[in-house]
Amino acid sequence: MPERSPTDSPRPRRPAKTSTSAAKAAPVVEQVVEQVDTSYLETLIGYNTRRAALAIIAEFLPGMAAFGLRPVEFSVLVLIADNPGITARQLCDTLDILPPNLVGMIKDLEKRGLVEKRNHPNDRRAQGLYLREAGNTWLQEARQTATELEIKASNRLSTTERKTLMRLLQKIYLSEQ
Amino acid sequence: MPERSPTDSPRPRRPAKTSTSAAKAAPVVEQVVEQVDTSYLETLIGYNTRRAALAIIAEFLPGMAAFGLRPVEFSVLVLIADNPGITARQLCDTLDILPPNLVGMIKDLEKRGLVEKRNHPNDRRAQGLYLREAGNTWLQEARQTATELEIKASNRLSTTERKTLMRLLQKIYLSEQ
DNA sequence: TATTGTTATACTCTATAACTATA
DNA sequence: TATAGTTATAGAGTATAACAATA
Repeated sequence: MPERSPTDSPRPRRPAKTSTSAAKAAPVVEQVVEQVDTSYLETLIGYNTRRAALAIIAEFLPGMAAFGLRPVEFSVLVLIADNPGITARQLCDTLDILPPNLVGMIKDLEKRGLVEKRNHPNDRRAQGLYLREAGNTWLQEARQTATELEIKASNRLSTTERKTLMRLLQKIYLSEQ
Repeated sequence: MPERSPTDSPRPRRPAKTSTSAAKAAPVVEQVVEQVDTSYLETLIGYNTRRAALAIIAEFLPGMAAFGLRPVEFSVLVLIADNPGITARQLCDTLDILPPNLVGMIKDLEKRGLVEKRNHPNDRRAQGLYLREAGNTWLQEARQTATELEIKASNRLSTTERKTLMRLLQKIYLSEQ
């Protein structure tokens, strides 16, 4: 992996004249920052998206702790509920998680009596995953709570804005095929 | 294939019996999922935001590897460049990272000749962080590359849509004070 | 030969406790 | 007493390699 550093760059550099503003350009003095300027970062989709994701997760984690579900476990349970017989492989492909990291999660959900494995009709290597009877109404409550937490985390957005936001986000991560 | 609305209750298409006799292999209980239904997850802002963030990072990582910068390091450098004299504490507050996890990063950036510490004018506990002369034009290139990668990662969005997206995301994570 | 699920393991990222020197 | 920066370390999250059973 080639690393570029300003000190070992093979190309000749322009003189390091970057003085756009006198306040920021003087390199020798000791300055105090009163208000942090984040204007550039706020022009980056990646920065904004990551910050928003962290803010929502910060709301999700304590709110869903009553169900003992973290975001990925919740997603896994929902997919199993909405897709009875889904395989581990399908879960991994859908949620972008690696098979070894799913094994422990499924084991835990089984141990909690929420999920069970059954034979796959066509493929004896695979196993179908199913939500157990007890998990159904319970997951329904969890969904309700999750949705409420989402709305709380985005309470400055109107319903229309929420839809717009999700449409635009999907344009990003669904454009990868 | 029947489409399920996210507000509908998730009903597995199986009778409410959990004990399956091996002798009577009912074909209803073992199912095959052809197409994974993610409709409920796609109604969640948290899910969409996290997936989009991962997609952009997946573009960012290899693209910025030439600069030896991962997302957080890039953000730190940008903030130091745009806020000469910023302290570690201010960086942590702004980027939501914990002080112990910043120490190693700053050390590395110093070792690479990109950043230097100077005494804080008012507070002898703190240290001001500054981009070294050589880092300026170099970081300018990095910014240019980062912006190009962003546009590439969101190439299905128009300029207007990008602005809308960022405005909506900021409404989420800036609404936390 | 390729794929599903699994184990073991390594690596990265994030979090906690405790210390020092200053305020 | 509180804060800035640091150290050490623990924990969570993510990654790779290799294997058995099956396709």
